Amino acid sequence: MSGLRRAIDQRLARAFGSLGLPVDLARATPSDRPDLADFQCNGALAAAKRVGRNPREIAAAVVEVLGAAPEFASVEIAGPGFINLRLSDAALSARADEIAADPRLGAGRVATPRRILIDYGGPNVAKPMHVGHLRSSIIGESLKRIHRFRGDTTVGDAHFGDWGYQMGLLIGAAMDADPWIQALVEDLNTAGVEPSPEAEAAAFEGLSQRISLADLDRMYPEAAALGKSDEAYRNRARRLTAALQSRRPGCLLLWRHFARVTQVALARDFHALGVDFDLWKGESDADPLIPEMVADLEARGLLEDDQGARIVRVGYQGDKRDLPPLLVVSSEGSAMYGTTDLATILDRRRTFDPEQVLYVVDQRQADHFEVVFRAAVLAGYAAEGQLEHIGFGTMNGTDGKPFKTREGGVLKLNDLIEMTRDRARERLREAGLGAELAPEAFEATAHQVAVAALKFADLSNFRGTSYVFDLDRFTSFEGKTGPYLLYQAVRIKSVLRRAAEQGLEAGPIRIEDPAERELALLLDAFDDALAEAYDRRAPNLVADHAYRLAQAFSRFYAACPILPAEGEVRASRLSLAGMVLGQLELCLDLLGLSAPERM
RNA sequence: GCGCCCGUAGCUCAACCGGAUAGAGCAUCCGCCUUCUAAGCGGACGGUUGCAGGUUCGAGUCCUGCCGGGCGCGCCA
Repeated sequence: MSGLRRAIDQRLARAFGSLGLPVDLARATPSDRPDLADFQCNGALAAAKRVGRNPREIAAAVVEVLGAAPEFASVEIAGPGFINLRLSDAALSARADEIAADPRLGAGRVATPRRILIDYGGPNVAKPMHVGHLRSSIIGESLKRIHRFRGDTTVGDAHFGDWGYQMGLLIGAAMDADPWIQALVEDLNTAGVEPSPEAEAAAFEGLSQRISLADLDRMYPEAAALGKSDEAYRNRARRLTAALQSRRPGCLLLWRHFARVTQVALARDFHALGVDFDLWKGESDADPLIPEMVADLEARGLLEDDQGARIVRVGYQGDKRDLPPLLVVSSEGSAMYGTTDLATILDRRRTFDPEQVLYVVDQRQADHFEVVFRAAVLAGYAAEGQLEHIGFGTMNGTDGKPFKTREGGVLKLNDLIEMTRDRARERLREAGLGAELAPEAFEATAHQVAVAALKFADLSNFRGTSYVFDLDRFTSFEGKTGPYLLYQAVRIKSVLRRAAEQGLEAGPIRIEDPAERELALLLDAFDDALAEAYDRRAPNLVADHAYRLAQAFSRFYAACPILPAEGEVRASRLSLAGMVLGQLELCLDLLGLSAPERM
């Protein structure tokens, strides 16, 4: 909780307590009416209901007790019984000085740090990332950073899609494309033993020259289309998938090449977006655990035969709906999506042993995760509430359906980034910034601006709701946008740089202008914003704080000259500017963004 | 059919445990660069929170029904 709120709540609690009122209602919130107050307490209204007394009388009694406290400039009753609290300038500036002296700028930590694993991104081998991957990646990355900053130990896992039917398709397509590959795979499969290290190195060398990521990008859609239309082709892909999963050496080697090539390229693309995973565990890592898991489920009496498949029923008494069972083994004897997810839970327990796992996955999979989580609890693999699905809405087109390009295809993530970067370059040149920057710096800035525009446009929406993707809005740099935040940060850096050149130093805070008051209150609200973002797993609250802070700073900048001021006023304003920059950069970092030095 | 989510300004989105006058951005219009970066600042315009009931001192928020939209419902992942 923010420092000011904690102090106010203590005052309120003492007042409520001394009057025999329920202390849990003694809480202040930022005022809805900044023209009347800084904070308000609605507790008198709630208390009135509970103890059966007139709310205004209660409020009057509280005000009477509170009025003497030195930190308040005024304490008043309004409306049906709101208690309006206005802080003294002295109390505000004292709090601002505390924040200035705090390396974390007022941001607290969780009381009991936990080990959290965050499963997000979900890229697949050989499938280029499209705009649909943007949300999971950047929401997950932001949540990881928020948890880490609040004190948790976090691990971000890409949960690489590397083990399904698409691998059989690709293996077949690669063999068709090149006789050398076909011979390699078939010989190894026939031999039935793993190649020597030397032979393996040679094989990878040959594969590297023959199959690049670009080849995979091209091959996969073709193979997928053939798989749909041609039954024989589909059956071969199924056989190859089964061969891979039974670890035939040829298939395994080719698969490892695919995975390696894809991972390197994906990690680079993710990094360009400010998304970095600690782990690249894949579905393949959970696969070896499946046989013993099935045996264990069997031993626990959870497995049932149903229509030739083996299932776990997860319905509870009193369920409002019929959840489907978890399909563990299909009638063909293969593991399913949910089987892998369940085995992954076991794998994670044996390695990182997380106290909580967050799955940052499309909202549409809510039922699937409900089934998997229930099965995990039934089997004793996880505790109730330990696994949490963080669903997010889809990115829709203007027709209200998941976004497609005009041609009807999916928009590749890299194309979107490139388009945005083009606009950023254009805009930088218009502003006359190309000249003074070296080409690399110019390009780096254009990239930072583009990424800020894209990510902020997404992260400023609450994750749970779907939103309409509008290219113009995503590539816009004015108003409530990422580039606006970068711009404010850069402006502050510029001022602070000049101040340093002139040997000017920051000093104690003096609250004189309304713009300074507004800034001080917002700086104090930082911790509340972070705590709320953490509790609700909602990065948009961090985005919102950053935006409000930037906006308040911009007003302050217009109203209160910093460098042209003198003495203690200038020192105070430099300190305010420094704190704003600090919080702004922390927020940007929590959103996976960064500001350049100049723009 | 069953279930989940959504419906807020012309458009895109916010709104902390139910609180006062529902907020931003974009778009439109009017001002402001002879002080630190105008990607900025100020102002104007814009609302029966889908509809109808209910609970409450108080409802965008909770409950019920209806209308409209999206999504999910065993052998894809």
